Amino acid sequence: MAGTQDKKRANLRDVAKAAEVSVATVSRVLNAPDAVSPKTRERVEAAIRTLRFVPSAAARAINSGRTRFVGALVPTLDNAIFARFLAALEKTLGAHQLSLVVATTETDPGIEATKAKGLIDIGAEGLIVTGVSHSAEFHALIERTMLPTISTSYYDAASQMPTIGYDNAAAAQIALTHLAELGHRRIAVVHGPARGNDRTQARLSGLRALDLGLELSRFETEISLRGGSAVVEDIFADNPRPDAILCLSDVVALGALFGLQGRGIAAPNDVSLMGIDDLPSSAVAVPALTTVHLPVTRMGKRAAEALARWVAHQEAPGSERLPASLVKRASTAKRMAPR
Amino acid sequence: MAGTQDKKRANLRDVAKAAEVSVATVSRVLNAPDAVSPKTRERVEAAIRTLRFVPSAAARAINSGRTRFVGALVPTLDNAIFARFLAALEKTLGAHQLSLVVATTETDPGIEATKAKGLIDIGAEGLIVTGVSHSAEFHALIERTMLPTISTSYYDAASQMPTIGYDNAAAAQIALTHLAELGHRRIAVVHGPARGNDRTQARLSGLRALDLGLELSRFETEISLRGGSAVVEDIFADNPRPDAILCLSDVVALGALFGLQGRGIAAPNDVSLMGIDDLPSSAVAVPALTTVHLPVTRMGKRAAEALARWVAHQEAPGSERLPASLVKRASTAKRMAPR
DNA sequence: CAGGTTGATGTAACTAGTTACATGTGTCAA
DNA sequence: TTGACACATGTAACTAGTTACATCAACCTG
Repeated sequence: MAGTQDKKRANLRDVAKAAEVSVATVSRVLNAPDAVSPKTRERVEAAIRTLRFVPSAAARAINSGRTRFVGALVPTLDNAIFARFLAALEKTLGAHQLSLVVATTETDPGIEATKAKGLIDIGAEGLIVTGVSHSAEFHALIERTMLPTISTSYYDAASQMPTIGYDNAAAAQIALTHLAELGHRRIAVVHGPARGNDRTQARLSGLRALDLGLELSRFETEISLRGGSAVVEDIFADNPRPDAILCLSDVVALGALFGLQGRGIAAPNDVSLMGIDDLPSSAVAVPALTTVHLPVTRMGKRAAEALARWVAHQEAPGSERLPASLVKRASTAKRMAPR
Repeated sequence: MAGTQDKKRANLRDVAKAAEVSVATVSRVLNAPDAVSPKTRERVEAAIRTLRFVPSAAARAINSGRTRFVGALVPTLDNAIFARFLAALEKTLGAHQLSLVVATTETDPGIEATKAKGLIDIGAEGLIVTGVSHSAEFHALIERTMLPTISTSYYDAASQMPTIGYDNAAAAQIALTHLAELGHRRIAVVHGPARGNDRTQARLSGLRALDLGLELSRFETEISLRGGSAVVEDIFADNPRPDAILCLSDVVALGALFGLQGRGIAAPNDVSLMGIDDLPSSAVAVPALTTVHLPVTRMGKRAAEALARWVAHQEAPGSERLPASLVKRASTAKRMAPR
């Protein structure tokens, strides 16, 4: 009933008409206000306001060839390690005027490929993925579209895609070596599902490759506090009691700590316990958790910088290995009890 | 040196030329393959492959008027409550063919407004924000662009924006009532920075509004495990020892649990401890944490559905209040020690 | 006062798709 | 045999911006 206006979104031409100028002038008011005389500028700005004109991002993107966002594919948001990684990504990308679209894969290569397709369909300028092994469709997709894509959490100089991550095998070895040096011989290794997870696989094969004369037993569980807590029961079921528990991720180690507390088993007096990741919670837990620090925040920063440079200047980055280091805290100690 | 091709990305016209068909036919192969004869279709598909043609998302968006992504503004990714919320959002939006762009605000209204602007600039079809109070610029931006925007984590039927969340005051009252019923009188209330955080403010005023004849003392700390752990020292510094500690978020409560453990104070025997949120970790902790369940996953789902409907069919949703409920676990108990 | 420069603005051709409408061919029934 | 219709395809006009180039007036310099 308002008589005039409404209908739908105003465009540049509508504004130009209302302000009695050309479309070029309106565009200038938006992108180079100094090139327009104050009088005209004001008239155009008034028209913009009254028409509630909002420039179309798509129309801009079509001209610039840039959508100003990239996608990240991570297994889950429920593990703090990925949440922290995304936080770092988002922060650094923001400094390069890039936004971050988040997609979770649930560690399913099929879902990963589907979501990657979706990200490309909406115009992602680049992708950040977790790990180096993916489905054939995924690899074909990246190859076909030549989309800038960086693998993370896994360093592999031989990969076609640039990788920015750590040496997972070495990280696991650091942990195991620490336990061995403390005199532990019988060690329970707790890990998440290895299938489809190259990081876990690399950590496990790192352990296998290290011959320290230890007696390792493996326990697979869900990567969550609950999974870590529940696995304690299995570990202490019938098997000979281990000297130490090595969890291949900190969430699981934290869960295991709770599991031990629930059964009245004390770390490190009864068993040493350690993880890999170094989450903030690990430092706060009681006892504070010995772990291997993986620089996720740094990784997010480096990956974001590399991708930003890649999409802006077509400079494909090289792979980068980030250091993993032992963080000794209170949950591990020298073996005291006699065998 | 390859002689032909290269230079830059192929477009529809290039493909049409190569396949010796019109642009319309190429477009049909992409969007309605059945409308094209198999022979022609194959020819076009071959051209698409050899030219590595990838349709421009921007050009599509300009025609459809849809970019197929929305933005979410959350304070941080470091608190599991928001990570879980985003996970639910992403999942449900995905079912509606919408992607999720994540932006963190660090609880700073200025950053929030800037990032909201950024999301609009790249073409977000809608926004999901945390809380109802925002900067003037933010409100002006939403008003001006008329962008579908939903507030979450805070139910307020009177808000201009639709809100999908819980009654924060009531949630805090549920917690306090529980502690009162257990016979606790002296209660330490631990909360994050209230400034700029309407959820915290609402919870605090909920507590103030409830007159149960209790003796409340307030402690402000950082919303993190570290913050929760550190605040324990303040609580037990000079003040009379409290009967119970009520943390207005579970991360802080978890941190406080560690803080207590570190000082050899047992929950619930020495003090009852409870939180609000109901994170997965709260159920696994030892003792398991009594808390008030806030349905974040449900909230994410409902917000995503409402926004998806809004952007697709211009149906603005109404506000929705989600129930908060007490979850009694092991960290709270009847006051035993005589006063 | 002619000629050059600067500044402000407009025209129209781009960017890369979609799609309404027109056209042409082939099949089938009357 | 011819009209009716389906099917396949093409033409050109859309979508909403940016921008190279042209134009014109005003100002300054020689």
